[in-house]
Amino acid sequence: MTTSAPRSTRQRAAIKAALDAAEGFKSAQDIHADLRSTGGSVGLTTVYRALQSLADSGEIDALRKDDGETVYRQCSTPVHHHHLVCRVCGRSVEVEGPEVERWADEVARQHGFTSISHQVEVFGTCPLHAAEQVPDEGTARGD
Amino acid sequence: MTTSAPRSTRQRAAIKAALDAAEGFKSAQDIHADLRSTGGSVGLTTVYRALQSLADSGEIDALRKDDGETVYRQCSTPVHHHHLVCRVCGRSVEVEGPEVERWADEVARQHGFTSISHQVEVFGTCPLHAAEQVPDEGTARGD
DNA sequence: ATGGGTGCAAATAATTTGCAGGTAA
DNA sequence: TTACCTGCAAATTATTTGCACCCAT
Repeated sequence: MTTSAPRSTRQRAAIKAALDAAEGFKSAQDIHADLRSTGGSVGLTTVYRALQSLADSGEIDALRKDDGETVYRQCSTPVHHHHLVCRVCGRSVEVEGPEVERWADEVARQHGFTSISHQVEVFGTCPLHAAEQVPDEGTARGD
Repeated sequence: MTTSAPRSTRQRAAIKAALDAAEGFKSAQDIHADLRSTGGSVGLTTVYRALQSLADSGEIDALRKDDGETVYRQCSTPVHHHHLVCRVCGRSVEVEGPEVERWADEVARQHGFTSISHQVEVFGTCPLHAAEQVPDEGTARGD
């Protein structure tokens, strides 16, 4: 097993391209719909599998939204960072948080925990959508 | 609407009790199974609804695991805090992180985001299970 | 040629919802 | 009594898997 790299196929390329063109985070379902509308047809299953493998190899970043959907994004920085995501448009900003990393490490160590990992996401409404807040559920249906 | 409080029923009490007795986080399914084994029978639907309303009113804390399951826990502190969760036994420790709150607020403000909220969880292996690490998926099946 | 990649359909799984009947207030 | 609560079953939704077929290597 010499770190076998996945075969390069039309689908895989299309998926990476779609993710690349995306402004913010996209779910597998989003990518799939995106691809269909663009003409190229890729199976949902394939999208899930490709996204998964890309996330595994670290090429893209995955995060689970509050509602349970897993979204992916092509990150510009390969270094560890977190995201500031707009609840309305989904657009995201990559942010660093050295103090957060330090804090997580600290509290974990304090309690004797090892193999630490953390999950940090900040959600909010970006300046472009300050007006159309997200009441709760249902109002934000702009497709 | 005078902040109508939910009616106190046998089921609701049982659910709160089960959650209270729990060491770490429990999913709706867990609570349901727990209740069934204890004799008291409560419908799965009811468990979901009760847990949801309890979380809404802030009486319990909810968090979504990496695998997508939502777990709940009776928190000892009503103030905002985060959790340090053991990947092996699920036991959790409540931790505070003023610097994290500050950081989240800061980066959000810097980018003009409003209505900020954040999701911060730290995972690791507690000292009692440092040996039985979680390889990846499947080894931890201690019921 | 061959084995990994693909995709359809069916299988899972967690959670939600419709609706009839029970019960706390 | 009455509105809210309960719970069963069916519906949803996101994601996974079986399996036959196709293509990059």
